[in-house]
Amino acid sequence: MLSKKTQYALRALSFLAARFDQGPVLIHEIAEQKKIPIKFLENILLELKNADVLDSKKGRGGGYFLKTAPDQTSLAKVMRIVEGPIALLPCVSLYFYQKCADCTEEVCSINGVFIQVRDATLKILESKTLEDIQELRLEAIDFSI
Amino acid sequence: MLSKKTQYALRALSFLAARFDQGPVLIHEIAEQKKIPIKFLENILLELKNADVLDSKKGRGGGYFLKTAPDQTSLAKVMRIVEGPIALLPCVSLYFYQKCADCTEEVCSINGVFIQVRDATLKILESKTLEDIQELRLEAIDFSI
DNA sequence: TTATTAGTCTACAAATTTTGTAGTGTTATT
DNA sequence: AATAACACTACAAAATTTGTAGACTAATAA
Repeated sequence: MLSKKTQYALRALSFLAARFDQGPVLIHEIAEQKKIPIKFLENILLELKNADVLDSKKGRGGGYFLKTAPDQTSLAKVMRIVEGPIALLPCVSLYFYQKCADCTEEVCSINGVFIQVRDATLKILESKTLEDIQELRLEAIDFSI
Repeated sequence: MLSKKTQYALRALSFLAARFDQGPVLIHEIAEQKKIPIKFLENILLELKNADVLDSKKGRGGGYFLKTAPDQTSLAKVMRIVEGPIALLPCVSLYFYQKCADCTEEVCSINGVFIQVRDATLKILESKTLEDIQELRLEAIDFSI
């Protein structure tokens, strides 16, 4: 399961994606709208900024905003930043590889399946972007058509 | 990432699968061969027994063994027993469903992707069984052919 | 240039989960 | 009976996650 931190990050990004190109959004506003503890959210947004997903502006009129268009950031990238590895086993991770502690088998009989799971998962998460999880804003839809 | 507990469970089952139909195996032997803390392993095996994956025999000549043939137990089943949910979000889990805490969206824009990830993962884990992760025993292969 | 606004950064604390241990009980075999 | 081996409960240590505090820096506007 994804940690709360990652869930918070996805919600915040979903919100910011819907406001792309509309100027900076206050941390305060995101926290309130998405019911995320504000100080926790501060840390998360900062981490995403340091990883080049977000950008920010200080002072009056400041806030956070997507650094690039929503379709330019994959969900895989976001998850690696806030959650860490996507693979289910360390010995099968592409970005966070670690030799299995105490692996006693000469040829691992377990990792094959988890390579398949990893690839199936990545196929989706690498192709889906913030655009795909963008908050739907009903007030932005013209029902008069 | 899978917890150590789940990794231990998979290793133990991989070992027991290779010994299916050869009588009970001592906890002690599994622990030693697979380098798993024995008391921790006891708890794991017991849990798998209570979930009908394993069976056991007490007293001299006793031990643990698979309750059914290796190809009868899917990895999804094992993971649900020892790890819990396979889905990445509670609101998308089939067996451990929970309403997302503080979900503020009328229509969730996030869960769609994670339903796809869940289905792709399950397609693999439901079809793969203990037979597929069975330990390869080199000494059991006849190289003279 | 000073007051105010809003993000930055470090450190810590509380809560929860994971990992591992101890010890006693129960059942089967010899 | 004695012994072997799993069963079960409870607890403890360690690690991780979640959340908070507070001082600092940069940008804006009066």
